[in-house]
Amino acid sequence: MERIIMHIDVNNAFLSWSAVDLLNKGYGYDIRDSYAVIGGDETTRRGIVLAKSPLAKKIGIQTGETLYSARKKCPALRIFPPNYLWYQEMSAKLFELLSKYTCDIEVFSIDECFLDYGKVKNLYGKPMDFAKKIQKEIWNVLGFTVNIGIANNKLCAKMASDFSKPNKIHTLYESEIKEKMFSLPISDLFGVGKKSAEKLLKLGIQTIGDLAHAKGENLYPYFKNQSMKLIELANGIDTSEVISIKEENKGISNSTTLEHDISNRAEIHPILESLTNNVALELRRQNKYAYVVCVQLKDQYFKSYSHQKKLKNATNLTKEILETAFLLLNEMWEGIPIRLVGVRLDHLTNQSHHQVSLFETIEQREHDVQLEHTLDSLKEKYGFNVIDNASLLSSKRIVFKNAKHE
DNA sequence: TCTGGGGTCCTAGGACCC
DNA sequence: TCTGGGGTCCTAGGACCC
Repeated sequence: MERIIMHIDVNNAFLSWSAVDLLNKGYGYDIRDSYAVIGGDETTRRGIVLAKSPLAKKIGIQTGETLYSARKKCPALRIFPPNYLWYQEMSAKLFELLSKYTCDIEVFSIDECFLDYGKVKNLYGKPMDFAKKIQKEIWNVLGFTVNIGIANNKLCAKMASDFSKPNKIHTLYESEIKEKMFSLPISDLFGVGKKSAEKLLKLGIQTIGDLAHAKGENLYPYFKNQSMKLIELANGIDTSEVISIKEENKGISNSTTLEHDISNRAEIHPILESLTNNVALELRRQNKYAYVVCVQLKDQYFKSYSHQKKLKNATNLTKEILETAFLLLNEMWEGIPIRLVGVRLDHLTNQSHHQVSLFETIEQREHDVQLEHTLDSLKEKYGFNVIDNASLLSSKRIVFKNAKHE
């Protein structure tokens, strides 16, 4: 059976979805037709462009750049705040709509998915006709446009959906790779970021076609074992399957950029505690245990640091995670001003094989487990902020969002 | 009031074992 | 009696993605 994969990608997702939200609420015009962006809060140092309208894109505004810089390019720029809960709703509706046609859907991010069309082709006919149909249906039912890429594998489907926007359908079948992909700049290739693009340019590789024809031995000194993978990507080779069952999370993390740089322990402790509470709670929600605790910092110069520790026994206890987090913070931080703190749990498992150590009794541990269980139930029942450790109550309450972003 | 947050994967070096 | 080499685990950092 011929493989036919579709990649469906919401155009300017956050901006489109906010546009729909605003129109629903009676906002006078469609922000998709104006110079507009979705941007973070500058007063809390989150002032970057999260999504842009086609007009904003046209004058050179890019996702990820500072609002400060975007405003310089367009003084009349309208900036709207993100609404993550709404985005999640719209995202769920999109995937729900697509699920009517097949269950072979791989959710790739909040606004993208792959669909294994080859398996249902007999039911719905020519790929292009089907793509047009769902594109129209998404517009009619949900009110936003999508790009659709059609190809023989996921990589090419993804590349195709990116060709020209918005509201377009492109094919990139095997027979079209040379013609449609080889002339594109190397930075357009999925998997080639800024750093790799720079290295490749220095090697005289400017287009995807250049990379497709490159010799592994010439790349090896610069890309090591990734060399062959890069050449495969450039040739549009990808054998990965559409995986519809959501894979288990490999880790859980929560980080926050501080409103101002912090250089003393008293200020950092409650923040680390709050982040730890969040990740530990999420861990228990997922009925998991973590072996590895990792603390991340970013300093005023944007340099990142991280220290991690593998525990003897996987844990889901806030108390144990917090102790480790403090240990890690102390060993890596000497008080230089930092702008970001994060906690990450890694190497998750479904079981705890806890060995009680010499220094604790079974009773102590069971008491801890029971206590945290009770606290969790109270939080579920009365809301997230009801219970907290005393140290947090004395400091400013920090509320962290757990939303995924575009 | 210039630079988010949540992820995955890879690499390289050191420790340790045989 | 002057230092191999393969394997595995752990850690820190980096690249890339949305």
